[in-house]
Amino acid sequence: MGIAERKEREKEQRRNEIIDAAERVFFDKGISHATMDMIAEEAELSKGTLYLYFKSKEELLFSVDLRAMKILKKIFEEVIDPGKKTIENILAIGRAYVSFSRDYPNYFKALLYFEGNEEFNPKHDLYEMFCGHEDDPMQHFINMIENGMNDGSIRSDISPGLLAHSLWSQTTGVLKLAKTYQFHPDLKNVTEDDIIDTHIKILLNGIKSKE
Amino acid sequence: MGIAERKEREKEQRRNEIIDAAERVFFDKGISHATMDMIAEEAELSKGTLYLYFKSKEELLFSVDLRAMKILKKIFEEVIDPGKKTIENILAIGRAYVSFSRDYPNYFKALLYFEGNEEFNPKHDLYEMFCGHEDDPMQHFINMIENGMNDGSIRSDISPGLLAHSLWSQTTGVLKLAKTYQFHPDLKNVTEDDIIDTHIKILLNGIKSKE
DNA sequence: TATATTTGCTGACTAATAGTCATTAAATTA
DNA sequence: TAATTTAATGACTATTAGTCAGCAAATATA
Repeated sequence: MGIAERKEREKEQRRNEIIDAAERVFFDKGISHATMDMIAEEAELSKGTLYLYFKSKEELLFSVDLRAMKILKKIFEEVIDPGKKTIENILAIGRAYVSFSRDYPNYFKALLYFEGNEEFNPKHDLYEMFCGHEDDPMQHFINMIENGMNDGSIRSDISPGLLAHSLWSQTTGVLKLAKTYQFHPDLKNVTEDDIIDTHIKILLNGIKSKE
Repeated sequence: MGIAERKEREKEQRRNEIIDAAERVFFDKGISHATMDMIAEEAELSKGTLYLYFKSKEELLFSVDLRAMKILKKIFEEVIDPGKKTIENILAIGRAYVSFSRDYPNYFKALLYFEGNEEFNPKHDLYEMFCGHEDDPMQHFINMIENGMNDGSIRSDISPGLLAHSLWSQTTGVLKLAKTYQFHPDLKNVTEDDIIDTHIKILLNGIKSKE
């Protein structure tokens, strides 16, 4: 039965076309200003059709976020070098996250927007899909922290998952700062780079083990 | 002319009654689910009247945020003890921020919600009002960091404003983590306290000067 | 006191937009 | 060729932020 498979393929393709269109509209107009009508027009489909493929605008954004996670995960894989010292790999992952937020500002914003949703909590429909996802880049980071604990370069009085998530959240917080508060009166003459360098300086001393 | 003053007073009072009502509805129903009609009903006024006192729903939320900032600022003032070592005062401020997020979870959420807005950037109407506000609790924190640099207990290779904002953003990021991801699969058996203790452990080593 | 003016408030209205569903058209199967 | 299944449509509903012409009470003026 080749027809069933072809239809399956076409369905998948249409789905992706819709995500493509949604992405363009989200990125162009801003997520909150993007409307389902705009996305429908961009996809050259009627609005009703969008709802045959996605339950809601939020689920469409979620699909864009999955792409963002996939990209970030791939970047981590490229940057990790088993030949190097663990602490350097951890730094490399941190820097890669920073670069991601610059090279793909729209994807980064999409991630922030989704996680920032007031309703995003364990009861949320998409919470598990989001957290336990196979494309969650976090796993690489946790693994690397574990390595560092094993070879003694990272303090081991904190569980790897917890340490990884703490560092991640701290960094996300700072990247958000760098984006929104660059022009804060307290931060005259401070660049995005300064903010990030400071952040890394602080953390580096915080995670090394005392020898 | 006592009438003008009485009217002024009554206007201010009405304004506050509206903020009271908005707060109750925001906190009860969640900010995104709160509607202007609900707030009007709660305030026993018509919707049109709300718009005589506030330009938009967002400005109403902003007024709630100003209350949050005022509370937080006051807490900082209570907790700072000039008799103690600077580093202890800084820790005290950090802990006070954590306590605030627990004791006033709704005010904390309101702050996050407002800052998390996709449109919150230097071009935003309320940006300056928010950042440079006299009730911004940040100033106390910056002052304390400056003290620490002067007495040598805090590293002085980073400008006080930048260091303060970095620590603040990191902490906000972690508090958000603690609220949303307590049930993340990577964080089994990890409590909110664990997350926060970890955070403080990391930062403390990061900000001390090396002697 | 009677009239004019100003102030505060109202709620029906508009506009925008997420999401639905009865209907139609095309592809597939019998 | 007819019947059935699948894909897509777009007019419709419901919700909600924000507006505005008009009313009523308080205040000022004569």
